[in-house]
Amino acid sequence: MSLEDHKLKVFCTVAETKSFSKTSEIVHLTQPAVSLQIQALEEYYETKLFDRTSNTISLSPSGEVLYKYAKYILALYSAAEKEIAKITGHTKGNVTIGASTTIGNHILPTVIFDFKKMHPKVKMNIYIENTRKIMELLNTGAIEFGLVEGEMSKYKVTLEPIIQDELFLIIPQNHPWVKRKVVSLAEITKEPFITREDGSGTRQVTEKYFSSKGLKFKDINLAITIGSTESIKEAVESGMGISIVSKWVIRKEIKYGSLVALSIKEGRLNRNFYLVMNKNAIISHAVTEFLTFLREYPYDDLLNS
Amino acid sequence: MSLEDHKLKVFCTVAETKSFSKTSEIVHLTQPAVSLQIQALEEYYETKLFDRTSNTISLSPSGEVLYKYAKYILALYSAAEKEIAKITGHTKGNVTIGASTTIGNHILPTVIFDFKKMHPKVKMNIYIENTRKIMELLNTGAIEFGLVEGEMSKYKVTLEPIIQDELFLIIPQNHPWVKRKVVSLAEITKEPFITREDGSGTRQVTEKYFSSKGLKFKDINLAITIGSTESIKEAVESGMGISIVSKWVIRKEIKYGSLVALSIKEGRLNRNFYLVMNKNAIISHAVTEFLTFLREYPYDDLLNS
DNA sequence: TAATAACATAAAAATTATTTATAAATCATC
DNA sequence: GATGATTTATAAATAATTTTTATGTTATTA
Repeated sequence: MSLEDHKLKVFCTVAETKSFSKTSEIVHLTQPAVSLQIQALEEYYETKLFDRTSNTISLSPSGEVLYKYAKYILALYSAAEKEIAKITGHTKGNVTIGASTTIGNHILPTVIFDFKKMHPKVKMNIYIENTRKIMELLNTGAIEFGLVEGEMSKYKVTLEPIIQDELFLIIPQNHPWVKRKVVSLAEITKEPFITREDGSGTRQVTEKYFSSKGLKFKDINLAITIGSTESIKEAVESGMGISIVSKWVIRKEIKYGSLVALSIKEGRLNRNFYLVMNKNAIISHAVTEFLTFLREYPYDDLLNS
Repeated sequence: MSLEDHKLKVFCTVAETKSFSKTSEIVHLTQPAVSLQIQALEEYYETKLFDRTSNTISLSPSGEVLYKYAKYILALYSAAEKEIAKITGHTKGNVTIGASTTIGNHILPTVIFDFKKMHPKVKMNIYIENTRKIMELLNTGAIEFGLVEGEMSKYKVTLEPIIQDELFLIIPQNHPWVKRKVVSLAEITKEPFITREDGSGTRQVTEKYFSSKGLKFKDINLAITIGSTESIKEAVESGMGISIVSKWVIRKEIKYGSLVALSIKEGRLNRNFYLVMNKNAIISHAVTEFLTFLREYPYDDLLNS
């Protein structure tokens, strides 16, 4: 049960998604319920708020006016909640996150577990998808913010580096290099190399690194392309080749020794994970608290635990 | 069915009246309903909004915060409605007026009749009370604005002269002065004089006029004091004495000749009727429209009709 | 023209708000 | 301090609203 004006929330979502049915998914109602909410508003103001004549829905002049005020009103509800929560110390509500694979599978579970210890009443919802899908979810309003690998500069969102990452070369425990700490790119090119599919954030950053060192991706001895990092780890473990993956996905394997991580002589392979949000987003108190928690989280401890 | 957030409206009214039961009257709910609304808010924010320990209710710190935002939010609902109504041309809603006797009985009926012709969907509610009672109703929020005779400067309200009034001496149709246009104060003191009770706006302004002309009220030949202007007219008509009343209350009697109105030689007896409103009031579109109508109304036509 | 996708409508079900009736608490007064 | 008056709280019943399920309509696409 939320306090904010439900009708206005539904109205804004329709205005933003330009779709009654998409809205119904986002606000967790059925499509007829959305229709009725909008109809109730239209009846109250005695004016159509949307033009539904053509295929795409658009705001009427009155709708534009209402949208302007509705956003403002909803922002005030949120601000009131935030200010009261600051006084009482109670945090509750929903946090709906979209995270790309690595973050969603390897970082968020522990972070959320720790956050819930502090704020047990906050309900967390996590979508794990690839970066492009996350950006779409953000665009429609299905998630409140995203945690992604790449810098998706083409979307009109705010972008904030939030977690540091480093990629390492991984080899199986019976590989001749296991006693070494560092290998050169020249050596790597001779080994069978396993990589993620084109479009993967990990692959993108790896290619970029190679080319910055004067190496083309086709110079690599490409053994296999696999669509999942988990499978890559298994493939490397079973001796099918070597690969380059995020330090976050191999924590367990390094600990138990089934994989060995090596640095590359030519330099570190760093990248950031990013927090992405819609520029005009209304941020609830629960989300604000979670973002603060995310920004201050001791990721190094998590990595070494 | 209003759109604005009902819970916030109730909450604000409680905050302003400092009473659940008074609020229940103003918002047209029963007292338990008000209790439940406030409880729902308190449950949602997980904090008390009012201290009810002592006899007088007061806002808690969280309550203060919510009140600040609630007023803001309600003002925005109202502004949205106003802006949309400007586009669509539909005016509706409620207008709750408090008017003092003369205005309520002799001016408002026709004005409201004319207003309803333009805006048939607006519901008008009129309380007719003496000026002091009107100010109290305004203070508790029971009415949205008042139309009163006196200048109630001790209340923290906005004051705007809105209708001009003039008081005249009235005599019965068989009185020796019927052919005259003007009589002097000296002559008046010799006739039996009928007056309203102490506290009446008409009596106040008459006393003030007399004393400004160097005449004390006790110099007058006071025949009777009557609590209603209607009764005064009847008393004058039946020859019990003369009186001084507003031009607004004797329109019919002048027209049919049962009373004759004379000027006073020493000078006109003018006064204003005032529009009074709470300084922090949130004004709905319907009220805005009605006030504009009031300000632009051709009162002289009404008077001579 | 049939199939699909999106929104609208109607009746039933679920949820929420409100009232009636009553209890508990707080003051003021004797 | 008891007593009565006033104010707020609670509980069960009722009323009103919201939401869903089921179905219909319309526009678009293949």
